[in-house]
Amino acid sequence: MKPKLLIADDHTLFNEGVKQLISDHYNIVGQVFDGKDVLMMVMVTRPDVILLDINLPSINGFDLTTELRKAFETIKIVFVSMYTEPRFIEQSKQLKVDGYLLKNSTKEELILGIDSVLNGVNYYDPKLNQLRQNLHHDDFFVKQFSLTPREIEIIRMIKDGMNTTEIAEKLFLGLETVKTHRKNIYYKLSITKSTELIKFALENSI
Amino acid sequence: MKPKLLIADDHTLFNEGVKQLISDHYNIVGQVFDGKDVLMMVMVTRPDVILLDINLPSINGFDLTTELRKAFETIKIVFVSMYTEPRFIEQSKQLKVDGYLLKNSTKEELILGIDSVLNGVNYYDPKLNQLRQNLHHDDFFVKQFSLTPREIEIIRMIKDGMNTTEIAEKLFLGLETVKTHRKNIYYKLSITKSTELIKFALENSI
DNA sequence: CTTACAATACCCCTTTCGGGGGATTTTATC
DNA sequence: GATAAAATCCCCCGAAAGGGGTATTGTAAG
Repeated sequence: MKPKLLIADDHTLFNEGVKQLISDHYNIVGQVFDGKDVLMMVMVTRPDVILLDINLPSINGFDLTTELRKAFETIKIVFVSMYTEPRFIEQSKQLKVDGYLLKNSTKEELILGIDSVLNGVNYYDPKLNQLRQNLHHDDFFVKQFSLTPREIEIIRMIKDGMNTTEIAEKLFLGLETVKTHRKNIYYKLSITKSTELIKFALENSI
Repeated sequence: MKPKLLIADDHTLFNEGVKQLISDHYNIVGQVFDGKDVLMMVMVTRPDVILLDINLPSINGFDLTTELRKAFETIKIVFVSMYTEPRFIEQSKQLKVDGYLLKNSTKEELILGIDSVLNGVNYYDPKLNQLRQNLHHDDFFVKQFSLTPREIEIIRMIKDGMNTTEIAEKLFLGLETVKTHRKNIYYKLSITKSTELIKFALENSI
């Protein structure tokens, strides 16, 4: 009897593609494309394992994990994400996510990871351990906009809701220094206000 | 004779998945996973159309398009991206990219877009033009947070980068009226600043 | 040893936000 | 026609953001 698997990813092409790739190995009991549909579908189909995208509409993978853990204790949760950010990995481990696979994995790695998790062994993609700060995602935007590491750091803090004063305190910097960084960021991104910065940060997963 | 197609995407699972999905319709002459391999592969396989990811390692889709246009005049270029940023769309149009599809498209939309491009008709995903104003979403948020239609309207305008003054002018309202709406919105959403509002709006697709 | 750039810091100034009070008018509904 | 909700408008205030400069370090590359 093949293990029952649910795919949750809003990228329809990816969702469909993965189904095609692994339907020989698993019993694909469902596909969802929106975070808000996940709990319902899990309840109905009772999968053994769920492939969960982190960046889902309505409810993100982290919040979903919390909910799933409450209601379904035995279900295995495997993140399939393009993000390699350390804070994502960290949060996943804290939430006891069973596996973390990357979207640039091969079919074989995908199956290896799922099988491992089904056997009770956590599987975090080996590539996660051997990368430094910047993968090509950051590089891409660094090249496009010439953002320095400090600037990216400050963008993240602004995105997290901190104001200039708080950022200065957290980084042990003068208020004016952070103001200067903000000005430079705005100039480089051709924007004029914080709201536009938030949009930039969220849309580019910075 | 099926059209010859090349897939360039560093997400192996996506790349493979798409191949599986459309190999009935097209002759998949190659798959590449890194920007630096694209030109060589195009030279060797001479595809009619290339599905190109924007965020590729080594060389991004924009730069690759410039190079491809120089060397291969007749090849059709279709971006397949998760990004809906206006500046990406704009840049794509400037580079005369033949098509722009989203990764959350269905198999049918993908094929429709590719066929359209092969027939000489540009195809930019319709979702790109109507990314806003989803009325069904409205109901949900009205219920969850008791936001009024006017408040949702103003949230959208703030998200679009307008400040209080500009919103007042656009809606023919007094400045104080819009300020009051803002205050009420912040109260209802339990937030304190515009950056948090942007996050709320983007994360909830308002 | 220049050159270039990142990171730090300061000044002055205006505009915008955010929070605290109100109030009045329209509109829908019962 | 009373009631409730929504939409409109006003005052005051301090904090924060934004825009224009300039300047000093440190450091990596050439």
